[in-house]
Amino acid sequence: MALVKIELPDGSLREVAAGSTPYDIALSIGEGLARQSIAARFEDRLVDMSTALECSGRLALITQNAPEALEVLRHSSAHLMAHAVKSLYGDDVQVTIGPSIDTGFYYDFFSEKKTFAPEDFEAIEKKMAELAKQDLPITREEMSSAEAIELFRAMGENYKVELIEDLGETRVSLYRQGDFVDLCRGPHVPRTGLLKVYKLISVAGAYWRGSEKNAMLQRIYATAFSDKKQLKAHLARLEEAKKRDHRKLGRELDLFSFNEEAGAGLVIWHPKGALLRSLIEDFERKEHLKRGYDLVVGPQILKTELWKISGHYENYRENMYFTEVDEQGYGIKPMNCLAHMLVYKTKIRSYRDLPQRYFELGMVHRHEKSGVLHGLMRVRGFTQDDAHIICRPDQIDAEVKAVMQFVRDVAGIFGFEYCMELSTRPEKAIGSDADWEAATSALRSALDDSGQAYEVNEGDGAFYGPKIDVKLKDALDREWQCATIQCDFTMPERFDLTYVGADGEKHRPVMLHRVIVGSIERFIGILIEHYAGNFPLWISPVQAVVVNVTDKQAEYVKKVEAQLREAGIRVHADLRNEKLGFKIREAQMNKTPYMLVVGDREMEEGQVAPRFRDGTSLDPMTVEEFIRFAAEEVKSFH
RNA sequence: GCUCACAUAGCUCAGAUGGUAGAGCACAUCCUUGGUAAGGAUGAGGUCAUCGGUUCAAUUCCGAUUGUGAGCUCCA
Repeated sequence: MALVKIELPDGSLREVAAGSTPYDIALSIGEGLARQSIAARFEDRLVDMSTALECSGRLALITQNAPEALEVLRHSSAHLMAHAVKSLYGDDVQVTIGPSIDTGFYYDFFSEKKTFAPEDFEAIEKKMAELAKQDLPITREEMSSAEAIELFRAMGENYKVELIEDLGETRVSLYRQGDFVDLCRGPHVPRTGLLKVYKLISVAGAYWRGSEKNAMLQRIYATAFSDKKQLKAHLARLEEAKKRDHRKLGRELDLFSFNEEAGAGLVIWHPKGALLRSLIEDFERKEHLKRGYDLVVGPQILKTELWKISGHYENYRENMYFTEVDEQGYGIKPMNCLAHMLVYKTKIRSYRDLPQRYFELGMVHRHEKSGVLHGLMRVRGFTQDDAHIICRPDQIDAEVKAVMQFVRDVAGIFGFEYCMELSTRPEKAIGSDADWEAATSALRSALDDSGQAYEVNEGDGAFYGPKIDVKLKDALDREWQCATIQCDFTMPERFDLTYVGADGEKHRPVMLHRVIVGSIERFIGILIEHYAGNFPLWISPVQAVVVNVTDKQAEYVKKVEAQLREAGIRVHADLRNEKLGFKIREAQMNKTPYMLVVGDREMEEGQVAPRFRDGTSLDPMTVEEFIRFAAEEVKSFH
């Protein structure tokens, strides 16, 4: 019998008969290990415990607690769920696919008769537990695609048939547990008994193969872990995320609202929210001026003809709002670039004048599909911190790097981690190869120099140029695009932007579209969740509330309020006829950074007694001392 | 836009097999002047999202619309 050499992670070598399985090897090490291992890694491939090893190689057993175990566990849990659904609803339901995802797994089902609802979860979970308890062996088998197609067709599993047909493989693998069989690459845990900790989360629609042209399937989201504690922690995280939800906090902190009669996706900013945004806008203007940008302002509507020249009418029409007055059509701007180019075109520009950096906090309107609207994160009217840098091709590199540094600075001030993506030339693209090459390498080198990891999305760029996207995460770990840098060769062409070069000839500049926080609305949504509503002092709409202990201090409190306001502190006095504890509680629930308590003692000494929103407090200090103290804190942020 | 679900007081939520509705918080008035997360009493508040249909009768059943949620697709 042929022998193969298996190298284990500790470097030891074992000679075993060819065709031995990871299970055999685990068993030879110890029964406990064999029982606890759910899969194995052979060379760089994940394999089943029952996979026959026919050649020499490195083998690592994956026990329940190994990092890779979770993916296998969840994938197997998806099968278990599909198994349960099939045995409960049988022929009414067809299975499709069910992968593991970051937070658990899902399985997509097709059914014309059965509509899944959360009320079904208990029954499905119960069935899953039953099937797990039977400890069914999960076995892999291979067969020719033709045989597999026949098998699934006989079962009425048309989606599986389609999958196999499209795979185009000669042989496919199937996994079987009891009377359930699924097309699958694997690997899987060896027995259903290993699947113990799972929970169904939600049900939602999803298109077959992700295309809106295809049938709508029913997706059941669920999660699975190797132990109950982790599941509990995961559910607790979801709870915490709910508490941080910017839609909930936005209402509780009285920042903004939406109104059914005003229209979906249109933000109504309340006094505190409007103050918060203007603080961020002030910050933005200051930071842009610091970095050599010029402030410009364009009109809210521009003639339809201009949108035809820009190509928006052709490519972006469905997302735009149009209006007509005096038989003249106008389009409400969905982007700010047009006016910026018109600023550029008012003069003849020399190569010495470049780059021109035009910055605008521009309010744009886009008719987003109704189903995508989501609090402040996805709205129909929003304000971009938008700039267009019109520069010579040889300046792209430096400009892109400066923008990246800008993004880094701002992310640092707010304490964000972020991830970046580079999107390259799509199939349908305009512009010369040399232009694309120059622009893409400029973006790439800026990314490389940033020292931060980034993903490359080949072919995902805009038709007019490549782009860098920066994504921030919300409380539920959903990623939202904020900053983006896009290279554009088209607009300068379409609008015939030129500059006079050193040679006296006209040349075509390049335009960089870029935003730093993206949309002020979205950014505030993310900020609310990031800080859980506890805004740092410098952007807190209300920085301090002065509370009196009894009516006796009312006059003094008003004086203190005036004094603080004079010093630029955003303050209000709470003189209501309520007990101190009541007012403290309310200020704390409003997440006010400082509560300044004033009783007879403070009044006599010309002091206030500061208390933080975390419940700790400082010794009483004079009003002047507090003003200095608060100013120091504000200054420390940026 | 698509699938499913939901819409009751400012907010969070009860409620009936079809006979026009409640709680807590918030709000108002009064009492209370109380030192760091809720003092007490009384009161006001709803065409049960909108429009249509079925019915003797609809907030409840059906349909459409609007809005919201989870997700898909798309995007800042």
